[in-house]
Amino acid sequence: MNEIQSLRGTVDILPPQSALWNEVERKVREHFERYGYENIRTPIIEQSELFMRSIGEDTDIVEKEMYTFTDRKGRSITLRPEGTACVVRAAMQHELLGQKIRKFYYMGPMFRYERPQAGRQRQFHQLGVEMFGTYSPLADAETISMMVRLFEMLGLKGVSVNINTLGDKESLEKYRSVLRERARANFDKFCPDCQRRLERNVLRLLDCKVPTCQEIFKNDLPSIKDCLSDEAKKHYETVLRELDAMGISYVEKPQLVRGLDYYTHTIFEVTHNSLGSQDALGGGGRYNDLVESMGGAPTGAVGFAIGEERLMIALSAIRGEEENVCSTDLFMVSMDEEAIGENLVLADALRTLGISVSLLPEKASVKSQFRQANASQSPYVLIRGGDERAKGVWNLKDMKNSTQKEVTKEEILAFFKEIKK
RNA sequence: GUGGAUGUAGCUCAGUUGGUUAGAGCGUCUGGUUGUGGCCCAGAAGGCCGGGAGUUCAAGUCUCCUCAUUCACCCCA
Repeated sequence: MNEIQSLRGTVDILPPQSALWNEVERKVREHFERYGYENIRTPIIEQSELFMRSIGEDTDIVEKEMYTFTDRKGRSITLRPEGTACVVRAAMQHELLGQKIRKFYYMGPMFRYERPQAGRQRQFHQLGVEMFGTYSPLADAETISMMVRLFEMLGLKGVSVNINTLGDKESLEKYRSVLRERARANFDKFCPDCQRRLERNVLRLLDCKVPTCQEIFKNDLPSIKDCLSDEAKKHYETVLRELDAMGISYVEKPQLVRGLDYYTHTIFEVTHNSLGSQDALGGGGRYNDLVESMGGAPTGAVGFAIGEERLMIALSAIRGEEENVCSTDLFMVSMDEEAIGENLVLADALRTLGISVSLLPEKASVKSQFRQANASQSPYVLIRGGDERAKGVWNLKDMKNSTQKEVTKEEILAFFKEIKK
């Protein structure tokens, strides 16, 4: 066993798993770009203050989950725990938010100091999007549909969409105080967690899993809907109507809340049943006040993030592991020392044509070379040795039918050029 | 941060009431007569039994600590 190992809650993504990651990321990029989103890449480290101000000082993320350290000049630096705050910061810094609607997507590692668990790591990866410059409920609907279609495009079945609204800032503040007031009356009946939540983050009462708490919520506590302004109500209804029109099924969850403070109006979450207790594949919503609270002009915005590890778990559950092996087009066998150099020259020419070629740069037995060719799943093998050198040819073996014939260099190049098409 | 389960070969796991030199399957490597893969056969490599302390004549096995993995809570993606 190695003395130095990866840190707790971090993992190495190895072949053949990494091939699945590449494939998913490629498809996701194409998907986002189909909706007019542009890639943005922000630093992994930021000033700590960015997250404290955007995510909220009272959230668990900021309170106890951030990787924060001071650098050599004594500045407080934090490894990003999520992407939205970073994108907002970058967009504001470079004056990208003006009259026009701007849409960005990102993918990369995020960091939160938590106890690892199924679908939860300290370094994890997110695929995220952010749209700035509109308050339209149709943008919410488009964003949700983009997320749902992404899972469909990847062949992932069995996802469910949960949706709720928090209303605008005024609706939400009103709801919070009403909720707190009514909950205090029932204080003794709540579980200890909820008693703590009541003062810290009263919305969290709603999604408590303890049955007795849910009972109280159902019977004695007001719903957010009772506090929505007419405008907020209309916004939400328009989102739902548009989703219906697109044929996207969803479940309204009045008790759905999110752990980041910046959300307003529509919030949503996609879950999958293969994930165990951390069943959220991704989530997001509208955050109309964030840009302004960070010192920018009022800017409507909506976005989501998908947990890449969880996506992989869900995808692996529905497809076989074996599909991920990476194969080469051609394997080259060298019978003697001289042939290695000759093969390398030919391989070089073939690779220029876009053919993937494997060969061993050291002398090895023919048997072991063929064993390796087999393992690499190459459909063809080229053999070079004394016999071939005398005739100025290579032997081309079709591994599937075990047939073999002598071919010249020109024929080889032509043959693989044809295959490439 | 809290609670439960689990740490033996690269992987999946055996290992008796503590008792000689720690095992299997898969994988890897090398062979099975001149230069041909898969299947088959033979052989080899590969282990500080997670780490440390203790009990004992004797610890993979018992006790404690620690680290890690894992599941759940919390929270979130």
